[in-house]
Amino acid sequence: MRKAPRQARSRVTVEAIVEAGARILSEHGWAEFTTNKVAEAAGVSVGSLYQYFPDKLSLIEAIRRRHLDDCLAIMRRSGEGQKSVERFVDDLVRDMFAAHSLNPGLHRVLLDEAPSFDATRDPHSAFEAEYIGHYAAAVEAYRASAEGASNRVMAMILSDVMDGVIHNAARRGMLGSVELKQELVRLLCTYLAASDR
Amino acid sequence: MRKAPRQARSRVTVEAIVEAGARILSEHGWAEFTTNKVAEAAGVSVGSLYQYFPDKLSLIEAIRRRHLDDCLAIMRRSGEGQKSVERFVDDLVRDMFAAHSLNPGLHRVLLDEAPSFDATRDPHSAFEAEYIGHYAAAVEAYRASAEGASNRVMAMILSDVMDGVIHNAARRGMLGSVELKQELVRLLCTYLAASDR
Amino acid sequence: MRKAPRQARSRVTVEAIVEAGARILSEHGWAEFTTNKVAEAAGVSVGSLYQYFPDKLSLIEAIRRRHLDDCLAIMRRSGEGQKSVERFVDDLVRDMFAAHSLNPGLHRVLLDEAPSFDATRDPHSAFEAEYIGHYAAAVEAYRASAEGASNRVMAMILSDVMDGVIHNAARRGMLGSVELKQELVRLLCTYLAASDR
Amino acid sequence: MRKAPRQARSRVTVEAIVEAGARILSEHGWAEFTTNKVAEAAGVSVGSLYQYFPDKLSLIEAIRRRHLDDCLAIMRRSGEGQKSVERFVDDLVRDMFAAHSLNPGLHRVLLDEAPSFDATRDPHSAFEAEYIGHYAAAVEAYRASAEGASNRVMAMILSDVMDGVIHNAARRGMLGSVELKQELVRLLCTYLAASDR
DNA sequence: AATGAATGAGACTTCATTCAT
DNA sequence: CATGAATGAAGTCTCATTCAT
Repeated sequence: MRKAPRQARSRVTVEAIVEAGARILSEHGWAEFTTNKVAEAAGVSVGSLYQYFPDKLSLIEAIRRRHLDDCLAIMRRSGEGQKSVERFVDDLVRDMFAAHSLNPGLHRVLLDEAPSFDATRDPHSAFEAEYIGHYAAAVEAYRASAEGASNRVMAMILSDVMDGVIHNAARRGMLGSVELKQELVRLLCTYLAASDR
Repeated sequence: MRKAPRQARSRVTVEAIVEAGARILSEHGWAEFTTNKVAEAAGVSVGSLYQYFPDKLSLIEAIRRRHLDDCLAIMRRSGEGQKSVERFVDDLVRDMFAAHSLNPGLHRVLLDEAPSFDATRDPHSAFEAEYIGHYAAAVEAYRASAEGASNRVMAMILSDVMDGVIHNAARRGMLGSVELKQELVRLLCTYLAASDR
Repeated sequence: MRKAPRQARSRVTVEAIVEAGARILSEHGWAEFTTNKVAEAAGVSVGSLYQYFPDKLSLIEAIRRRHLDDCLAIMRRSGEGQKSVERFVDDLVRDMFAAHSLNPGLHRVLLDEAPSFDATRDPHSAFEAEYIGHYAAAVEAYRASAEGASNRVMAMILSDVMDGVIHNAARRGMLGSVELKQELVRLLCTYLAASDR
Repeated sequence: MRKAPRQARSRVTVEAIVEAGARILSEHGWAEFTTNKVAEAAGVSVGSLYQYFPDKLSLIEAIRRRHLDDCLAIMRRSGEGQKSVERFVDDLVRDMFAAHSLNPGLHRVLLDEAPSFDATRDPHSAFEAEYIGHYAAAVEAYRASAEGASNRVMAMILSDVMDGVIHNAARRGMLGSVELKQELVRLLCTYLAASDR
């Protein structure tokens, strides 16, 4: 961001812009995400938008950061406390599906369509590291067998499975399907708890 | 396509255009996929591109169709013959990783970034139906337990898992990782072969 | 128009664009009427043109509307007051020739060359109706004989005669010819005042 | 034309091209009149079109020349023989309306839309000269009064009146209206026969 | 001669960004 | 600080014309 908002009024403006941007991205996709439209939707002038964001990219980054922070919060919460595998997986799936049900399109657009200068999407970004880290911790805590790959690779697989199922469920309008969620839970539990064969 | 190429020369041109388009899409993403750049990369003029494709969208469709046909061919081949679960899963993972190793970014861009007029991305498209159908046949053949979801939902999950893992492996440059592939194989076998608990 | 100009500055811009468009149309015809050339002639950028006119067609409509409004104003004025036939016809011919002398080619281009979305050129448009209406009122007031066609058909003929003579006079560069104007007056008076034969 | 067609086959080809061009111009207007479409409609390749016409303009000129020759033929015929004013005017109006009823759009497009390098539309062209000449001869033969303008100006007015009424009748779909034709005849007779007042 | 594939200048239009008010 | 008018590079697409086969 070009300028940190000092006054309360500015903070409200910035918030309105980010909010409007997220809504447009979610509802109309990357193609309609133009600085002029975002400004109009936020009820401010383009000039004001450029007061706080030096260019379009920095605005996406702000929106992306906010969204990914929400996702990380879910991950953090899911790892808290002592739970059984079943309980852990069940909570995680429920919360992730819920998080993506709010703005089904946003996640996909942010991760796949929107370009990115900084390395949020970089495999070595802080976000990715923490994200995979949470899964790795769960693997550490719950894996039943020494067989198979390293904790880190298992964590990646888990992350990718979650991502793939949610992503495609959103595409099919199946984010609300109980059967799908239950089956995903079963898959994850089976995988984590698999004893040696 | 606007016009079927009659002479040998034009068939070469069309092929060059589709090929160049796929390469740009894969290496530089949707943002750089401009009709002028594709034409230049193909070594022809924009005019030639528009001789065969009425607009930009129809060019993507052609590229997409070619890629998805390749994927379907793999699926079809993988289901042939009598194999053990392990053999089936192993072949499938190997072929799918191989198919995506040629143009690692193409799949993602085609499925997520590039807009689409026709319904290739529609959950009810013929492509999706056949694709899921192949997985459903495998489930039918190999599932070890009656527990869990319907064949159709299991097929979706399998498809989404494969998609998610490959998609993210491409992003991380890990399409060549043997450990990852082995672990994916283990996950899929475990899932399919899971006996009642 | 896409956007109503709020500030004084923008009203000037819009005016300059319409003015430049009319001049190009009149002097160089439809073929040279490109958005870039109009913008340049108006001393603004293409972007500004598209800020106020959603597309090329809407710009022509604006130019057309302005021109036709001028014509209608002349018709309205000519019908006012109590005059002799001679006086009425004389005034009308003088004013019409004068109106077309500013941009001699404009009328022709607008009516014949330039495409039209809305129905300005529709035989049943409001413009046509009012235009013919004025002539019909004049026929009503001045026709000397019951012989001949209905008032409405006479009005059409009068309108077409005026149109044809001015159109071709513009083409021949004869809009200033006194002899031509006098002769047209004579024709119209003779026609209106013709007693039974 | 680039090349005079020597063989019979060539003459047929040229004729087909001119014919197809006239049809497209009449039915679809100037905007659809592209060399590729004309060639296709004529059943030949673009290359063949350019064999006989060096460029697009020369093709229009050929079409225009053919159409104007038809018009002149009507004028010539109408002036033949000894007739009363009424008979002369009646024949002329009938034939002119008939000539324009075949391809109502062609005349307008050729005279107003289509650009022209050579001076067919030039006020001093041979066509214009002969055209006005025919009217001047009629004025010479039939004018009843010395009052009014020169024969030449009267001829212009007559020509313009005919042009204006037919042009607008075509636009209104009234080329078949008997009332309109009768009224035009009445106007022209009145004008020519007007005795001193 | 004929064919039709290929060319590329140029037209229309969008949108990120700047700057006078 | 805010506004919104203005800018212009860049993208999509068309079509007159050429030329290898």
